[in-house]
Amino acid sequence: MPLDLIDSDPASAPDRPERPGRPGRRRDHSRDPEILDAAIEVLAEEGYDGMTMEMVAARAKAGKATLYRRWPSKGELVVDAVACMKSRDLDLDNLPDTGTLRGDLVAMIKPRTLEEADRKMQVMAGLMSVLSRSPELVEAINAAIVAPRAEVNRRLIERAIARGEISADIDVNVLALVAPSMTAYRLLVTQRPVDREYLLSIIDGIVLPAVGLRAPRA
Amino acid sequence: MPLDLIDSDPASAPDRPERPGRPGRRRDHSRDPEILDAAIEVLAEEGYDGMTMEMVAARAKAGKATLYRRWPSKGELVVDAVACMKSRDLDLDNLPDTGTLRGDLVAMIKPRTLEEADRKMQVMAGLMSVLSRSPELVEAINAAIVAPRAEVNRRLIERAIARGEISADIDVNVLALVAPSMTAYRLLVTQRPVDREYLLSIIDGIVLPAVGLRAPRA
DNA sequence: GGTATCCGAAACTGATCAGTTCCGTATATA
DNA sequence: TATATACGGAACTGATCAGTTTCGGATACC
Repeated sequence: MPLDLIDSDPASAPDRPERPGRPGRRRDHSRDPEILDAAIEVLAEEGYDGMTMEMVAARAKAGKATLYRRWPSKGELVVDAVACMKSRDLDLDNLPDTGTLRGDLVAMIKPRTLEEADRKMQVMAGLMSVLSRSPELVEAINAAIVAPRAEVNRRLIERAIARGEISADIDVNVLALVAPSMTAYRLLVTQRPVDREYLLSIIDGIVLPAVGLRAPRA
Repeated sequence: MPLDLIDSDPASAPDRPERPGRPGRRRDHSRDPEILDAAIEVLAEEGYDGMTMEMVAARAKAGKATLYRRWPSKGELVVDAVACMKSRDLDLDNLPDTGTLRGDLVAMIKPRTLEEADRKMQVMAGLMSVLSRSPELVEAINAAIVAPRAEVNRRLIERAIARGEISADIDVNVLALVAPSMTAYRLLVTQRPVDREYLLSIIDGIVLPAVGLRAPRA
């Protein structure tokens, strides 16, 4: 089970420039996105150990040699793929603002978001057994999957505090993790779906009561 | 990545009889516990794919052939090992009874319990990528790891309701999952330790406020 | 058109590992 | 003491897969 994700080059940015011209010139990295997307797909379906470089190449309609021309090993391709999985479903600069904490939290429940969360959790599950051996993977996952979701909740809660809706005497850091933790647990551990109903039961059964608010009468 | 945990025999009980006499007689299964324990250890350290039958055999000071005399495949050995990992740290018939919900919850925080939970989460992480392909593994994990912990919380909460400490108008099923979910998330996803302090912040920051109780002034 | 470059495909190497077979030995019963 | 059984160890097979090499074809530039 070799992993050697040493990746000793701290200057390697996870962000890649968009394709400059249309076709290739010099070092052409224009096909990187397709390959990284393919890697994420295979990762979600098969897990790290089940993923083979041939699967990724086939899915991206590329040759295996092409993968190795860009990434020195399977491990580094995976780290890169995860790092480039940045949230397209969450936009921190464009959060809902309904005037109430419950309204904001409920407004975050969108099919698109649920779907993205599910996909990310699949990827996470596939990488779980490898995490303890790869700090850079932990970091990549944290930045791409974990942190954004907690940050959304933190902002919504802080806004509710700022407008005086809820007490400032609240452990925001822990509270912001309730929903992400419980959805991850449900998806990963108990293998049951996270749907609107489950999220509402977390919001109305835990989060709102914990800050002294009540759900509207049904 | 073959798994074929078909295990089509529904009569195979996960409980094995204790060694009947001291040494072997006829079918001698007296070494099964050592082998299963070894499997759990390797599983926790290496994960399902990283675990080899040779590792398990070596750890149990057994021959690889001996493993295959007892279990038809790696997959079935693992299911059996998980099923036999029954909680020795949690005793549902002997729960703390301090008179308050907070007292009971805090009394559950014991070094022995924390350690066991950590070990079980390591095993869980190692099996995560395989879960989606093995319903019997999901079932075994659920019975051995997931259900007992939620059941403890459920009983403590229901007792608090029965004695009138908290309102009966509470979503017990969801509330009982808060602590297990958040500890699993912290251990598995963010790779940070679950210590007494973190558990107290869950109890005092989420669970108690959610049922309308306050933590004692520090 | 000529040339240089990157591409995908495919064959190849070496290592690892699930599962099998065989063998010499230890032990318990009789 | 003789016999039967299960043991641990070691050698073996077959499949899979990371990573490498080669090659013929496409495309961009001059």
